[in-house]
Amino acid sequence: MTNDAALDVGRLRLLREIGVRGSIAGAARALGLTPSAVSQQLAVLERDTGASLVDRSPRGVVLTGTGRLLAARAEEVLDVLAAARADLDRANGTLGGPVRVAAVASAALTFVSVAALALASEHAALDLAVTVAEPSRALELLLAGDVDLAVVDEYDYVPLALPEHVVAVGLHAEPLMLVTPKGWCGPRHPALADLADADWVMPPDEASCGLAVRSACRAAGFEPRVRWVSDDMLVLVRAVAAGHGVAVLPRLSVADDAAAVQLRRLHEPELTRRLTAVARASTLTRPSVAAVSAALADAARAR
Amino acid sequence: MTNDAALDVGRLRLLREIGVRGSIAGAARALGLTPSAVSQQLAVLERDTGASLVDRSPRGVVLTGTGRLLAARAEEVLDVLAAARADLDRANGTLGGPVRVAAVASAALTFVSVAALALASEHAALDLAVTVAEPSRALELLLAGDVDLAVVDEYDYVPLALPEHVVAVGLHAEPLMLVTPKGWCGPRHPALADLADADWVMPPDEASCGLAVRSACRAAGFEPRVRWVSDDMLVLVRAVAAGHGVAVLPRLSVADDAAAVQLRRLHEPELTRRLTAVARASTLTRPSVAAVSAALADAARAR
DNA sequence: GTATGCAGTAAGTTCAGCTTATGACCAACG
DNA sequence: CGTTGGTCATAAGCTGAACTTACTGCATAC
Repeated sequence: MTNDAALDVGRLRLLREIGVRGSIAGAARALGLTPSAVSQQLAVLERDTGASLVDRSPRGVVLTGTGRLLAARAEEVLDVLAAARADLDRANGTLGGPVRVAAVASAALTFVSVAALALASEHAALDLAVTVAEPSRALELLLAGDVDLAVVDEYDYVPLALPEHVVAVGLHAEPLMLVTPKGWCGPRHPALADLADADWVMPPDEASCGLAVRSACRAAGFEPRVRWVSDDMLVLVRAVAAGHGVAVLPRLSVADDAAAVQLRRLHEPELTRRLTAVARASTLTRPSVAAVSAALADAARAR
Repeated sequence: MTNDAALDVGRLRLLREIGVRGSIAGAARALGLTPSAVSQQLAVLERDTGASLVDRSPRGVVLTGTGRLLAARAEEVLDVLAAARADLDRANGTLGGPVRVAAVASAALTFVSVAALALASEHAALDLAVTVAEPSRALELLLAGDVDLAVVDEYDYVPLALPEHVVAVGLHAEPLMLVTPKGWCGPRHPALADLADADWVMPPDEASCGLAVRSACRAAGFEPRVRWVSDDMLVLVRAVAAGHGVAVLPRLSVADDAAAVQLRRLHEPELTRRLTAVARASTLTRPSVAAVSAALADAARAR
């Protein structure tokens, strides 16, 4: 009769996830449970609280006012629990727990990989997972709580829009390189304007890199003749190697295939890509996350 | 291998209780568990956290530094959970959950009783429990979290020392009355000095009331000749009725036995007793506790 | 129409956390 | 000195909460 049953944190976490995902099935996927389990636990929570917490609609569910209220409290509770875990990590000096990183491919394959291997060998309890994702997707994952850190890039001409409540740490600034087939003749210090008549290999406009290079070409007074488009940098480099044209790409993106092509630093203009680690402000207080962030910065600087 | 197991709130509550009680057995009593269960859960928590949280000594246990750290976080978590429960109560307008009150006997038997019956009939989900306790004991219970509200009294000459982090609400101020056997002759408006030669019935000095009356007598220029001592007000009134002497007692303490004795308001000096409800600041945010506090104030005012 | 997404219900299974029982240890006391 | 009463820890068994795998109902999409 009395409702002295304390609110269960597992169920609160579940409610929060339902709120974020907008559906019971989505929450179930995020939590690694079956929708059935989520539905049952939600029913228990509604019985416990004596209020209806979600509005059922044919297309998923939405939190009611009370549901949102409770979900906000859930967020608080989870934050404190995370802070407690952080205290413990600090106290006994061991880093532990899961840290999930989303990174753009070129970063993931270079310094993120290096940092991850170093951290894993140093802290056995640290459990690192890397997801390769484009910046926009990486930020989505960050906000949904699916990852703790996002390594994103930003180009000239294409400002990066950061959401609220996140903290950004600059990792690395690198020049965009002119990538040409081996044996390509041309100035040792090429300018973009020299390439007005070349065939181009380029990322699509949807990718920041593609948009940045295309904008730079226009600013240099020509529209590039694009022969080959792919959002996969590895594919682009091979396309250049095969002679389909030239490309302008961030140095890290070419790192592993540098031998197959010719690289020259582009002058006039000097285009750069900035790599940034982004975390939710609350997450960054976790020592393990902070340590990973620091390790990423170290590894990037060593480049 | 990985310690991704989230900290369990049940275990955190347990740790907090161990910290407050200073022993596993004490925590077990407070939580309604066997010491065995507490010991096991504590072991699990220490395994989860990878740190030793208590120092075992033959005479109970004390929290280590890390233990205190974690216990403080536990307090935070429990506060947020309580706030969430409060939100829910506010949202659906129903008061519920347990509210435990400690009160001095005279208050418990009069307005606390009235308020409790009224509240219970009005809010079925509200689950009220009253413990009769002296002020010092009541405040102990309050700080240990065994009760949510303490109704304590304060006399002239005997200031009440309130601990930190508590909030006091004045409930009632009442005069101390001269209690005499029926048929006792004396001034209609008696002064304390008139009673210098009387036989006295009095609470012990350990009780605030006894100390206050004795101090008042000395201030009036005499040392009372005490014939009968008890810390039980009901006993004192009967002792007066039986003719063992006169007494000066708070009006509420005599309420139920007024017919057996003669009551006159004491003038010169006018001694008063102040009744106060005390709650921990964090607890008072619970709507059910606030409602009980308000109901106590109402019932006291109706006196 | 069939197919595919959703949420909810029923029944079976597993495992965390409880109890009881027991042992080891220490302090106070006759 | 043993006894008694307190502490905490460990072992073994039991119960129930919370999961899974079904399967149903119901919308929308093709």
